[in-house]
Amino acid sequence: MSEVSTQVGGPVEVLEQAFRNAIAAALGDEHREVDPGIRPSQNPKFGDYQANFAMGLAKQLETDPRKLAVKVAQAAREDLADIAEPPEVAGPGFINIRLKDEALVRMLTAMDNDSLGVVPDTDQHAVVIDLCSVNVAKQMHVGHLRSTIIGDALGRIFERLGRTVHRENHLGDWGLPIAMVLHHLREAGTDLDSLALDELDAAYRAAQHDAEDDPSVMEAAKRTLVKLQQGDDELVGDWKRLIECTLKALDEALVVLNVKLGRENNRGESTYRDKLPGVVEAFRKANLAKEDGGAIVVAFEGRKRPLLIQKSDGGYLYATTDLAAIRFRTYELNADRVIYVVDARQRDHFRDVFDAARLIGWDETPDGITAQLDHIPFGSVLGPDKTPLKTRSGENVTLKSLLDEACQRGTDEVRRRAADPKAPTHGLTDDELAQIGRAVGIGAIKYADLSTDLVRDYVFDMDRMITFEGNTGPYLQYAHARICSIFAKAGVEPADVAEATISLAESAERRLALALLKYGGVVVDVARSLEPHRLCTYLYELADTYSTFYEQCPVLKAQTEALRRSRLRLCGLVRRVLASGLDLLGIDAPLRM
RNA sequence: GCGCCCGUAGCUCAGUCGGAUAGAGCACCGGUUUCCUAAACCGGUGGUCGGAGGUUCGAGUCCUCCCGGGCGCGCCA
Repeated sequence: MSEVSTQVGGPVEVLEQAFRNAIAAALGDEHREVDPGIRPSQNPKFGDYQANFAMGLAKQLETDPRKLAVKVAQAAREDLADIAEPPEVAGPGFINIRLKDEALVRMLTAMDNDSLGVVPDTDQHAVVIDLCSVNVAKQMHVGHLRSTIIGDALGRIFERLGRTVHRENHLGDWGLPIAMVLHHLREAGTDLDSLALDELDAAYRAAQHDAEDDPSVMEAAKRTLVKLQQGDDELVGDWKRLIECTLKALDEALVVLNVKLGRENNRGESTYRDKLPGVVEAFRKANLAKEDGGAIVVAFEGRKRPLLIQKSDGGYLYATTDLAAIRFRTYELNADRVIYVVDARQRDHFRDVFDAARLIGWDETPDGITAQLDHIPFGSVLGPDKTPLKTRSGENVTLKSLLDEACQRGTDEVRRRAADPKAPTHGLTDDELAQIGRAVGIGAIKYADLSTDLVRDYVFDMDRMITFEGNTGPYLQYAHARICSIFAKAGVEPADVAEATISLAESAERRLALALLKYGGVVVDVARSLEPHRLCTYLYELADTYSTFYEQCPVLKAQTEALRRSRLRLCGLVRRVLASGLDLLGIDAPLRM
C-alpha cells in the first residue's frame, strides 16, 4: 500500500499529493510547490481527472511540455498504482487520469459518515459576516433580503468547515436620519409603544421631506441628535421604542426566512458611538489623516477623493463607524476574515474603508495575522421591467409582502400536487401542506438568490423560481423527496444498507460516485471564493447525474440483493449530500412534497 | 467629466487561477416510451462569447481602446 492511497480526502486531494511528489521526484525538490493543476476532465474520453501543469511549467523551464509530462507521469505511476490506471499524456502535455473503481469505492466508503467528505478548516480564527443591516427607521425591502440570505448561507458554510462565525447585524440605528424621524414622531405626538412599521416608514419619509423643505426642521433634528448623543434619558427611551418597532417586524421575517439570525446578532452602529473620537484620533496620530476644508480626511495615493472620517462640524460619518467596527472585529472578535454582504452600490465606500484600515493596521488579529477583508457587492433585485422591484403603485416591495407571496405560491404548488391520489402528500392536513409549502416557497426565493453570480442584478420572477424543473430550489427539494420515497417504498432504513458493498459496474453508477466525491471540495471552494452559486451548480449536477442513474439502474428491482443494497446505499448518499448542501444554503429539504 | 460593475443560444443563466470540440434549463422541432419511478427519456435546431486590436503553444477567461446598459462620485447612511 503506497503512502498516497491511505490518506483521507477526495480524488483531487489524493491526486494533487501524488503529482506533487512526482514533480519533485522527476524534476527536483525545488519544484515541490508547483500546482499540479488537477481538474475534472470535461470529456470522459480524457479520463476522470487531468493534470494540467506541464505546459506552463515547461515554458518556465524552457523545455518540451510533452516530454516533461511523460517524465512526471512515469514518476507518478507507483504512487498512483492503487488508485488509478497508468496516466496517459495527450495533446500538448495534458496528463489524463482514470481512477480505479476500487479506489472510488474506498473513497465513497470513507466519506460515508457525518462529514460527507467535508474536511474541517484548521484555522482557529473567527469569521465575521456583516449581513442584513436594516435601517431601524424604515420598512425592510428586498435588498435586506438578499444580504440576509447570502450572509446566512456563507455563515453556514464556514460553520460546516468548523469555523467560529459571528453574524453581525450592523443595524442602522444611529445618526441624523434616525434623529430626524425621532424628532418628527415626537413633534406629532405619536405613541411609540403602539407604532406600526408602516407608520414608521411613512414618518421617515415625511421627516426627510420636511427637513428638505424647512431648514429649521433640520436644525431641530440636529439638536435632537446632539441630545441623543449626550444620553438624554427621555430621548434615549423613545429611541429604544422606535427601534423595538422595527425589530419586532424583523424577528417575524427572520423566523419565516429560517435564517440563523436573532437579537443576539444585533450590534448596530450605535454600539460604536463611543469609539468614534478614538478612530479619528488614531488616524491623526498615525499621520494618516489631515484637515481638508474643515473636515478630517484619509487620503489615498493615486485616488482623487479621500475618505471623510469627521465632518467640519465635528460630527462623525458612517466610514468612521465602519472603521471602528473593523477594529472591533479583528481585535476583539479575533476574525481573520471579515465579510460584508452589502449591495454593489457601496463598492467605493468599502474599498476606501478597507484601504484605510490596512493603512493603520487594523486588519490585524491580536496574534498578528493579516485579516482578509471582503465586500460581496451583490446586485439589485429587479422587477419584470428590469428596473428595481416596485409594486404597481410604485412603492418599494416590502420584505413581508414578498415572503407572504412566496409562502402562498409554494403552498399552492404543494396543494395542487397533493390532490393526486398517487402523491405521497395526498391526505396530509392543511397545516402539514402549508408547512411544506412554506419550505418550497422560501426555498425557491433563496435558491434564486443564491444560484447565480451574486454581482449580477437579477429579475425576480416567482413563476420561474417555483417550478420543479431546471436549476431551481424546488427541483432539488423534489429530487431529495423522491429518494426519501424510495426508501419508504423499499421498507428499508438507510442504516440497513450502511455496510453494503458498493458496486460501480455501470457507467451511471460510476459517474454518480465521481459526483458524490466532489462535494467536500466544492464546500471548501465556496468558502474560498464566497460564491455560493458554485454549490448550487454542483447540487444541480448531482441531482441530474442521479436522475440518469435512476433511469438506467433499477434500484428496488435490481438483479441481485447485493446490487439492490449497493444502489440503495448510493441513493442514501445522494440524499444526504442534497440535504446537506441545501442546508448550507439555508433551504429545508422536506421528506415529502 | 471621473471611476467602478455587467455584456455568452430566442429567454434565464453556468463556464474551475488561461486548457482539449463554449455547456445547462426553458422554448422550439423530431423520435421513443407507459416503466422499480411523485420529475418521462433520447436526439436535433440554435453562438463572429458586445466590437476591434494585443499577449500566448493555447483567450469566453489576461491587457489596451471602442460600443451598449447599470451604479457611484467628501461634510446622509
